[in-house]
Amino acid sequence: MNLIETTLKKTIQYAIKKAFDTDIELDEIVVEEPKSKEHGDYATNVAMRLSKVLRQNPKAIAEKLLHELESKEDGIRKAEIAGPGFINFFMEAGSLSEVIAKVLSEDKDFGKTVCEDKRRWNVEYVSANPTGDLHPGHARGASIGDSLTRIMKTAGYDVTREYYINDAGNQINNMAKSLQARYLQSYGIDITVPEDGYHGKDLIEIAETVVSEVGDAYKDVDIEESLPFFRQIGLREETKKLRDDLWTFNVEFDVWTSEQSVYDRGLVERALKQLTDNGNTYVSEEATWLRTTEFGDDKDRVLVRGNGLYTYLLPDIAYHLNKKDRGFDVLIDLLGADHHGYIARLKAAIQALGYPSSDLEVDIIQMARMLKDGEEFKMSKRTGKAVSLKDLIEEAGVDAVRYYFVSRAGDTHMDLDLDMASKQSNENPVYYAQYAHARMCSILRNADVQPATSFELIIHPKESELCKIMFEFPQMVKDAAQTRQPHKVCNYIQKLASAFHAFYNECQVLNLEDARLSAQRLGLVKAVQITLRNALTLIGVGAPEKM
RNA sequence: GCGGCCGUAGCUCAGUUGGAUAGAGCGAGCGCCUCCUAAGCGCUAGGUCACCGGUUCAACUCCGGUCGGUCGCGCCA
Repeated sequence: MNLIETTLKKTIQYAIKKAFDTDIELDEIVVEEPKSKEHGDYATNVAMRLSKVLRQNPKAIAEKLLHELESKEDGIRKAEIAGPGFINFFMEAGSLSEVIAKVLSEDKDFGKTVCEDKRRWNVEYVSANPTGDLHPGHARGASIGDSLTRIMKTAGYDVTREYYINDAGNQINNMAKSLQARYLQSYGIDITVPEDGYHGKDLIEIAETVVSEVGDAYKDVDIEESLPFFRQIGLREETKKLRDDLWTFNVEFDVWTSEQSVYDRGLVERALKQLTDNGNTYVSEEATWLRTTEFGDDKDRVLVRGNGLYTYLLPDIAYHLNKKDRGFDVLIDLLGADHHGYIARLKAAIQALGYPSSDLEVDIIQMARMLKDGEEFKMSKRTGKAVSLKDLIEEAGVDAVRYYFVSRAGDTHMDLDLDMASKQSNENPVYYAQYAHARMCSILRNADVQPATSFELIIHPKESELCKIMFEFPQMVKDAAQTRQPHKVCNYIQKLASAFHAFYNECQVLNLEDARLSAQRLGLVKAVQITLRNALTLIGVGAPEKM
């Protein structure tokens, strides 16, 4: 809630008290910005909402409130009743321009708020297996996860960003065998990559790295004997590539946790014991089961197979327990849509461990469907016929790709036309925002005076619009954090950039006859530039000074 | 068959605890640079918000059903 809206709400609350002797919570009063300018700067529907309680018709209620509202000041220039009972407020222009000084003084900190939620949050995202390149689905998860954590931090949350490296399962053995085959192939040995192995070109490149490091040292070694070597070096290289690609994509993590280390530290046994101690496991047909049905899953799940090996689920539970043990109150997992069947058992598991269901929040990131020549382009990491994150970045650039993925809600399906991606340079919305920023910087560069420190001349409609939008920024960030919807930041960016372009077209800033107005507008431009830059930073997109 | 997600303009998508005439970008048409970046601005065209019913003063929004798309439903990971 921004300053102006809060003030308005209090004014309304006071008016209701005075007119009807009725108390109403501040939270119950809705003040919003009408879609149409004719309906004023802000509007409230309290009269309609009170209609039922007070047993009076909305318009009559509004009339009485209006009488009280007009006797107050609080920057309200005019209030009027419209439609079925809305009260519209027209603000004194000067009250809006207050935000400029606030933005200028807070600068990089504008948008930050204090959070009443003091819990420790852990957000896990991407967590792609170290068996090949990141694909567009991972890119979407990375964009959203990284942006979400930036937004949550700005909204005052205590957040740790985490990546879980699945370096212990079957898929790693397959990767090792595939790498081994590529290595041997490079010495002309007739051996094929296993059917269920990984056929991507990344392993051919890693095989070349192996050759350059150890030469033919493993050429004649027994296949079984050399496998651990390829496993180890394959993991090292694949993990390094993941980190590098994510770094290039401007995506960072605070903690990288290895699945192998979960085993090595005995956490799996600890988790199994805790589940059993809580009475939530049983043995049937030689396997150990978790009673997930007790916690809402549709069937119980196997933890330890009949052959004594663990299923994927158990170490994963151990990993989540470990996160709790490390002191995190709430765990957020951003999972790909192909794992949504996994949510129920994970939520069940956290309860079986003895924690409330709300300690784990799983958000699904829907797949991005790739289109090429108007047809779906199926991807598979295993066969190597995949578009990688690196390919995407080369085609469209980091900023465009990130913006594209973050601009859509994570739970909706989306299409990405690969042909469009290459020619997206002029069509992508990210350039619209970046161009606005570059324009502002250009004005600031060309200015030969200092920005003003008071802004009473900022009363033009286009200027007031910019002020209103800036006022919204901190609340918008908070809202995006709470609802875990980074795309709201993109919507905001579009709105701010659009308002600026409109202002730019109508209002000259530099070299005006009225030097005071020029300096005040310069301050406005500086404030908008700060706000836009801060917003772009929230989603990891650059704010160029020139284009 | 069961379950998750989705269905809004030609395309890709927004739509703030249910509110006034449902929006943006791209694409289409028409205008705007003697002036701070025209990667921009203004205007126009384009909609039975998949369909049916219910709740409400008020439904794109909430509930039920139907149709369509998509993903998942292993002692795989």
